[in-house]
Amino acid sequence: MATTTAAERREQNKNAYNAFLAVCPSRQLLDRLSDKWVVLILCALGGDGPGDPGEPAPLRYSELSRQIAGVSQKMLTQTLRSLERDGLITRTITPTVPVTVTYALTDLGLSLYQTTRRLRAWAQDNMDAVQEHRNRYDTPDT
Amino acid sequence: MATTTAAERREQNKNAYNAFLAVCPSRQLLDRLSDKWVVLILCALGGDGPGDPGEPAPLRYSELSRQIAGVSQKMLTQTLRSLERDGLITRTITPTVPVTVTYALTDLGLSLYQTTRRLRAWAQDNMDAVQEHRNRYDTPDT
DNA sequence: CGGAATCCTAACCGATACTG
DNA sequence: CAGTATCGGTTAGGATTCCG
Repeated sequence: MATTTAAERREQNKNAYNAFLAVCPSRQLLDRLSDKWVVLILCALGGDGPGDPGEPAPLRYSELSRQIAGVSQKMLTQTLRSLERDGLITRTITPTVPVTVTYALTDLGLSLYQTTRRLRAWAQDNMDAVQEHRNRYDTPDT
Repeated sequence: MATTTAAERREQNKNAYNAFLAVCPSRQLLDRLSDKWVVLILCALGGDGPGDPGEPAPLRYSELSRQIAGVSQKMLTQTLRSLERDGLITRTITPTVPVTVTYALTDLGLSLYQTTRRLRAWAQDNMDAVQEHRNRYDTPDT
C-alpha cells in the first residue's frame, strides 16, 4: 500500500493545475487535446480503427493517413509531431528503402486513449439522438 | 430484461456510424465536441467548477462566464446555442427584471460530461509528465 | 515512403457597439 | 443581465511543389 492514495495525489494536482483558469498550463494542454485529429489519431493507434481487432498496435504513416479519412498530410504530420513532443506517441524510423516510419502509443498516450475512445464512441452512439434534437430545434415548430 | 442488450445496440450503431469516415455525421459531431469551450462548459455545468462541490447544477450565463476564464461572450453564447441545439443542455428563461437565464445539463449532456470530465482531469493530472517530455524534446540533447 | 516548405484563403474568434 | 450584430485581424489548414 502506498503512502499516498490516488485520491490524495489527485487532490494535490487539483490545487496545482486548474483548466478553468486561462493562464494555467493545463488549459493550454486541454486546448491541444480538444482536437479532432488528436482524438482520431489516438483512436487509430489504440486499435479503434475501421477494421481493426481492437488491440493497440503501431501504424505506419500511410496507414494512419488511410484510416483517418479527410486528414491532410500537413495536419497529420503536424499533429503527430505535437503528440510525439508531448510524450503520447513514439516515432520509430526503420532505414529501409524507401524509409518506414511507424507510430505507437506510449503508456501516457494509452491512458489518454482510454478517454478519447469514449469520446468517439459517444459521438457514434448518440448521433441519432443528437440529430433528432437538431431537427426539433430547427423546425419552427407547428 | 430488454430484447436487445446494450452491447447489441452498440454493435448496430457501430455499423451505422463511423467517425473515421470524413462524410459520416458522427465525424462532424466529433468535430464539434472536440472543442475546448464545449469541454469546459460541460465540466462547469457538471459541477467540476473551481469551488464547486461536484454536483451537477444549473448555472446562469454570468456564472458560466466567470468560471470559464478567458471565454469571450461571443464564443460562450455561440457554444451554448449549439449545445442546446444538440440537446445537451437546456436554456431556461425566468422573466425577472433584468431577465435571468440558466443553463443545465440534460441527460444526454450528463452522459457526455462523464467523458469530458475525464479529459479535463487527464490534462490536469498529467500536465507535469507532458511538460517533462516537452523539455526533453526541445533540448538539443547533450 | 514520409515528409518539409511555401503560398494562400476561408474560418474562427476577439473587440466593440448596440438592444430588450 | 443576457444577449445580438458587425467588423477586422489572426490563424488554422488545404493545395501544391520539392526532397532524402
